[in-house]
Amino acid sequence: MALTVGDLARASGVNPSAVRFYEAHGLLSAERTSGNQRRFQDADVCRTKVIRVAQRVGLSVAEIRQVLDDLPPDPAPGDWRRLAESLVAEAHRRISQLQQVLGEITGGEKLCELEEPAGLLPDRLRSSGRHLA
Amino acid sequence: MALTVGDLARASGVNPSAVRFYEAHGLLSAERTSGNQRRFQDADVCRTKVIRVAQRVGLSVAEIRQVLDDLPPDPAPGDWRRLAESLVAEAHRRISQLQQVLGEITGGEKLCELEEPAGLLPDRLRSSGRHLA
DNA sequence: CTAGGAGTTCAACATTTGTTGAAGTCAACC
DNA sequence: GGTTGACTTCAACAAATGTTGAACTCCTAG
Repeated sequence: MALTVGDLARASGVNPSAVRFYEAHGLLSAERTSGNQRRFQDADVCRTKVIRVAQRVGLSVAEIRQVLDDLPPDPAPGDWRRLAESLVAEAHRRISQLQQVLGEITGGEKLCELEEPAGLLPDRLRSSGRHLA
Repeated sequence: MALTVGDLARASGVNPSAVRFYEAHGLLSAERTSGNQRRFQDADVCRTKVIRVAQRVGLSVAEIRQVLDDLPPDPAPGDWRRLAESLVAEAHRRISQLQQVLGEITGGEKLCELEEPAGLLPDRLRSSGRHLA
């Protein structure tokens, strides 16, 4: 059963314009009717939901395209599973990065010297003895 | 000791154009010389580093402005500490969100039906019996 | 005092991720 | 076969986050 842009959009919770955008950027692909209208597959509903989840994980459209390019058209359950695992891995990577930032905030280096007596900035980084006039 | 745009940029590891951008958006503020050149304070080096860290946490410039607006000019160590704590809290929030996405990927709902025999899409979501001609 | 590097403003460009509107075409239902 | 809602393309706009360039001015060093 072929889905129109509107069908797919409704079923996956996005705007039709977003569906067209994803197709234009190679995240989705569609057959065309003789009158040039798009017809999607049922599996594209899943594909589209994956796109949205991947975006929430923090992937750009280009990155999502990469991971979806490994997905055969009409994928088997194992294909979806591998895709899910790769998203999980990516999410863990993003969490690690956030935890690293946490470390930088709370950690030893203090992000800044919290005191500011006299020479906060090493003089060699200063272009010269600027004043305010 | 007043810092020029270039001084501040070098000391905090950003581009001078970014410094001007941050000032234009209220994240930084500067005195002006009689010849209209910006002069920043030493504390602005810290401020700018905080901006970059906050961005890595995922805050937008508008959001960073909010948290920086609570910061007095020439802040005391306690002010920096409170700011750091609020960034830490925000980072934890982002981590939680990622973990929630993780739950959605691996969790019960399966994100999609992994089987696709016949009726993946409930018929009432389909606009009608579309074919491909 | 003057030269030259660094500063100024402003507009344009760049990228990402879409949305909106106009003008025109399709296709499902009666 | 008509009507009408949904589709098509294309261009323009939008917001965020800057960068780049032109044209011009400043200020520090010598």
